[in-house]
Amino acid sequence: MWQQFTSSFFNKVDTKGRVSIPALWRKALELRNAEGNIVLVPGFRDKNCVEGYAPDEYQRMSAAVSRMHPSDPNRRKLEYRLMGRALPLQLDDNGRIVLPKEMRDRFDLGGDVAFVGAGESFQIWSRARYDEFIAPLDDDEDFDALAAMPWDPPGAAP
Amino acid sequence: MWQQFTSSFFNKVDTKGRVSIPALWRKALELRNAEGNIVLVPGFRDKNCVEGYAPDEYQRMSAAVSRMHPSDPNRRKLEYRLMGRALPLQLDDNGRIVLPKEMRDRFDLGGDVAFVGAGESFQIWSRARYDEFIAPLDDDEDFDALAAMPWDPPGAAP
DNA sequence: TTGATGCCCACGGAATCCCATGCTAGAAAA
DNA sequence: TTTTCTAGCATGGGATTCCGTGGGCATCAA
Repeated sequence: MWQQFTSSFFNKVDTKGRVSIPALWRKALELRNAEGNIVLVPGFRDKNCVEGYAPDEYQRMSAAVSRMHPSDPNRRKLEYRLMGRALPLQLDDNGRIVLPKEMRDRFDLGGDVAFVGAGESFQIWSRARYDEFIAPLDDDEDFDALAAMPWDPPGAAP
Repeated sequence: MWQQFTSSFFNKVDTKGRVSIPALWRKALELRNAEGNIVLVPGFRDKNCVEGYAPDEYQRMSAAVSRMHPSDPNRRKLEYRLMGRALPLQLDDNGRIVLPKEMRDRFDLGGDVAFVGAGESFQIWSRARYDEFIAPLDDDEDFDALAAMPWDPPGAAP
């Protein structure tokens, strides 16, 4: 559970494109891989933000793609979007990464950015865009997605 | 994972036909084979670009072809396209390779080219052709390929 | 000669490393 | 309770290394 990415953080990107990865998540990353490795994938599942994965989770996904038959046209598409854009990075000894310039431009990641936990992955948003995005979700909506949640009653077998 | 070819890079082919292999991938190649060997196959899976493989991966593929029955007509075709056109190269000590002239002409590989990671392999495109090719994939609204991805829930057996 | 190929060195800009500085929260002391 | 101290964290700046790129020579073939 502490291996998961939870909570939200708002950090700053400096002029060189550096940002601190939230300390809580650095601990999560350490539990998953000793070296401070991390994989960023821009706009994979959500096209308005950059997604971050621990190496093991990224490998799970890319392995799934690699299992598809080479002639499958969907494999090709997934390769371009997942492998073709994935950026393996490692934290410096201050716990920071540098966001490449193209990524900063495309997702408006200068100044304030939001780190949003999503369990097995996390997202990096432009602060402004995130606020805009999250407001309607917070405002009353009769959250019917809850009904779609798979439900194992407490105490059931793992 | 550091053995994989991820991300994209845009380098220049000079007047002699030389290009730098992205430094990140040189490290991946070193992890797979000590000497800086690499195999280029023009238009194998995708006819608009040159594909690059680490020697071990290339051998995996050619071994698969060799296992086909000699009378299988597809075997002959695969032999022509995979073995018959493969070009084993090795990096110079600046990390560059020389693209043969026929390849440059056929795939328009002069000036700006794109190196696109595809996990076990990578592709070399003319920059212009790649931009043209990738745009519609980016604009693809609800990325249906994602639905086609095989999915093992986290925690499932490897 | 002409042109292709391989090898070496040189340069500029960008990425990376290393050290410094506030800030804050929580512990320790009064 | 209030005050002080301290350790961890986010952030900034300077210095250094790395990497992509271009050019110069030799060597060899046509």
